[in-house]
Order: sequence, then C-alpha cells, then structure tokens
Amino acid sequence: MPSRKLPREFYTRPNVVTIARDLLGKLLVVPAPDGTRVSGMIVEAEAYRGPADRAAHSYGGRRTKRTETMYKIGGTAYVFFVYGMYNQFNVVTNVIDFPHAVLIRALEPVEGIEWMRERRHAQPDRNLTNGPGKLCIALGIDRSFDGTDLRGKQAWIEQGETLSSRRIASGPRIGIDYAEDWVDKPWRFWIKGNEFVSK
DNA sequence: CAAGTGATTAGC
DNA sequence: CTAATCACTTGC
Repeated sequence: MPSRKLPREFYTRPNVVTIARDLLGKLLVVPAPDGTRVSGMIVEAEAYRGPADRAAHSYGGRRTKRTETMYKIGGTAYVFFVYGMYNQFNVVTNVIDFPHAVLIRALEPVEGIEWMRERRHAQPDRNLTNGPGKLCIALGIDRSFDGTDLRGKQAWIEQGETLSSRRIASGPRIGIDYAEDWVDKPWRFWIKGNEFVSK
C-alpha cells in the first residue's frame, strides 16, 4: 500500500495562499503513545507570507531562534509557543530561505477521539479541536515537533477529502490587529458550515 | 469581557 | 539587563 503522506512537491510550491486553501480536507495525523492513530481533517487554515507580510513572524526577513524554522524547506513543521500557554502548529511552505507558513486553526476529529477527550478533559466534543491552541493539546503537539519533517514519523499530513471550491470560504486572518495594511488580506480559509471551525 | 501565562523580542 | 508583546482560551 503506497504512502498517503503528501509529497514534498505539495509543500514547496511558491504560493502559500494556494497551499493554505489546498490543505482544507487533508488529514493531520499523529501517533498516540500506544501506537494508534490520532487524526483530524483540516477545516480551517491561514497563510503567512513573510518577509513581506506584516503579520508573519518572518516579516522583514526577521531571523531569530524561533523564526529560523520558517526558513526551512516546505514540508517542515513550525510549532511555536504563545500567550504563555499555547502551542500553534504550522506547515512551512516554499523552498529554503522563503519563510512562508500555514497556520492550522481547526480540525474535525477523525481518529483517536478518546485520546483527544482525555487530553482536553471533559470538554464537549465540538470544543476538542476548534482552535489552534486546542488542536495542539488534543493531538499532543508541543515544541518537540518544531523543525520536524512532515513526511516523517512524528506528525504528517495525508490526502483526505477533495473539496469543491463551492465548499470553501475565505476572510481576514484572526488575532493580527497589529499587521497594518495586511490585516484585511483574505488569507484565512475554512470549510463552509463545518461545526469545528473556530469561533 | 478580561485575566492569565511565560517565551520571545526589541531596546536600552 | 528590563519591559512590552503576543498567529489564544477560559471563566466571569
């Protein structure tokens, strides 16, 4: 049986906005401690197009210990810590030294939902993975995932559902009020009507 | 609606 | 070194 992991060429394409939209319907998979699969379908994602994009961590070509991961080759995981509590899972795109990334904002649980319930302790199912910090808790994603290859064993993305463009909506990104002219770019994509899209 | 939380960053 | 900020979540 061939691997269903997305190939390198999916990630190294030049247009991060296209890749963010294409990631909808794909399956983000992480192994649980017992070796079983924990996974969710991507239902919401945002493109960050540094160095030009004021909202991106790599804006202006900023290169620090944290942002260094964004400069790696497409298909690398970029996981960062924010607000003193939460991790955020991103997919690096483009080729080396073009610091683009897609933030995964929400998933619809598919496999291993018992693991998600345990980690999110007693939240209603619809709140397990409907936000970028929540989905990292549910899947057990922390900074040890930062810089890892999305075609490796730590976390990966598989071909999932193919969506017609009619089912996809777009709008401004969330939580980037500081981004001046870039605030209104419609680079957030989600699956219309999906109940796991973040609030 | 506002607090909480601590790594990260810029600026001395 | 210090202080402000932050690609969020939860509980009031």
